[in-house]
Parts: sequence; C-alpha cells; structure tokens
Amino acid sequence: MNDDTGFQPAYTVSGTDLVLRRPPCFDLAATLDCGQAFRFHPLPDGSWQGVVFGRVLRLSAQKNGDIVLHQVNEREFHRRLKRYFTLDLDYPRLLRRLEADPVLRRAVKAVPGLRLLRQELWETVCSFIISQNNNIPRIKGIIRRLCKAFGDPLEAGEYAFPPAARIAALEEQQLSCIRAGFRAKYILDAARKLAAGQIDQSFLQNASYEQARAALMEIRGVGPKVADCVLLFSCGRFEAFPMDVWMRRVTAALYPGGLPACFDGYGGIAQQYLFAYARAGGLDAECKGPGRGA
DNA sequence: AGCCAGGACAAGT
DNA sequence: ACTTGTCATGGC
Repeated sequence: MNDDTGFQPAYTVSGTDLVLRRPPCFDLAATLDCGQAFRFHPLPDGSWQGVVFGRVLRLSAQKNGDIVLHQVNEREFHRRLKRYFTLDLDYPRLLRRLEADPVLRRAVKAVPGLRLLRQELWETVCSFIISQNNNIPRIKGIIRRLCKAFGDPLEAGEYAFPPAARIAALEEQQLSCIRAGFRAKYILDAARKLAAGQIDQSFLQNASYEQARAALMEIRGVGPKVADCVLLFSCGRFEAFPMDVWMRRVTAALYPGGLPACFDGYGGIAQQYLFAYARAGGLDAECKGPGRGA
C-alpha cells in the first residue's frame, strides 16, 4: 500500500483550501489533460475540476506558481491526494537523471509540467480497457456516461465513478447505454474480478513487475499495453512502459538501439514525456521533416 | 465519406 | 512465436 518515495511537498493551509507552494513540474493542463486521466475538465475561470475518491475536486493555479486544492484539508491531503498527484516524488531530482538523455531533455522542455498521477485502481482498469482501439474524446464520453448512469450524484453536476461491485452486478445489455461497444464484456469481467478481490492493489504494488502484469492480464480485454497503463497510472510502478502506436513510432525513430540506461526504473515517467512530445509534433522535428519517420 | 483511434483476441501460419 | 482480420462506435 505504502509506496511513498519520501519527498515532502511544501504546502500551507488557507482557510478550507490547501495551497501547494510552488510545486515543481506541475502544470494542471499538462497533467490532467495528457491522456492519463479522463475525468478532469477546465472551468471558465481557468481552474480544473474532476472527481477523485468519490468527491469533487477543484484545483487552480496562481500566478506565483502555487496550486490551490480547494476544499481540501491536511488529513485528506496526506491520506490520499499527496499520493494521487505523486507529490511524494522528488521530480527535479528524477528529471536531472532522465535528462542525461538529450531526446528526453527536449521532450521535457516541451511539457515541463507533466506529472504522473496515481489514480484509483478500478477506475484506471476500467478507463484503460475503454481506451483500447479508441480515441480520447470518445473515451471521455463513455466514462462520462458510465458515471452518470451508475455513479452516485455529487455536487456541481458531477458523478462518482461507480464502484466495481455495482458494475459487477449488471448484465452486459445494461451497459449498452454507455456505448462502449465490444468493450462492455471486458468491463464486466474486470468489475467482477476486482469486486471479488481477485485483483489486489497491494499485490500489484509489491509483486514483481512480471507477476503484477500477468495478474492484470487475467482480465479479459487487458493486454500488455493496458496492464502497463494500470501499473503506471494507478500502482505507481514507474518502470512500466506502455507501448502504444505512438511509442512504437518514438522508439523506432529515436531509440532504435533500445532505451537509454538512465531510464532504468523510471521508464514510465520518461514515456509520459515522450508520448506528449510525439503527439505535439516533436517527432517531426526530431526527424527534420514531415511524416512520422515510419 | 472514410479513416482511424493510447488494443486485444482468435484463428491462422 | 509472429501475422492478420475482427471487434462497436463515433470524432475529426
């Protein structure tokens, strides 16, 4: 359970808010809208709102670099949100190591505020099952319909992510309203296995990478890539390196001889920067011309 | 209109 | 162990 890496983020309490004091490497848009989480959206005032741990969470960036977690007390911060935002990891120190690789240095420069989240297990499994052979706008739509149809209503028009046990009790046909297509049966199998405790979070965090990955792949619809997404985006297994079409292009074009040694143990975090960099067009620049170097 | 999407599965080599 | 067609749906 405890995978805290020991770094102590600076914060102060301001009324009912918790203020992160100039947290390094933390841009809200880059972090919440990079394809690792699907439930955050910007509000007209520029703040971001989403649902985590069954509650509505709103965050806003201040001009001085502080980030405000609205309606969050110290207890909840230390209990859940510090880990969620990976604020226990010394990002500047890690980046100094990863940036020994010149390609990654350019990728980080393109999205310096991209930060890994460690999201809730069931939500992450379900979300990345939905992500297969799909595009991000529609992934968000399916998840939105899932929450609205089966999640508890919260404030501000938001809905909680429905518990695995609740989805496990459904028939496949009852999921047709979320329009997940062929993934509906996969969602049900995942819900059943998580509700039954067959997939255990502490095991995924503490077992060997190979064992943890194999356990997730027992779920129908969870292959190597989705398993790695869960290990990285929920379990904090920084060594997991989700290989999708974009990362195949990146590795083929920029790392034909394999990943650099400075990624060891933290390939997943490097992957996040490379993924964002490639999608932002950085791969074209690396290859000095149009096309994607395939 | 048609291509493709942060893949996985099953059947075929 | 590797390749190929198929799977629902809809965003762009």
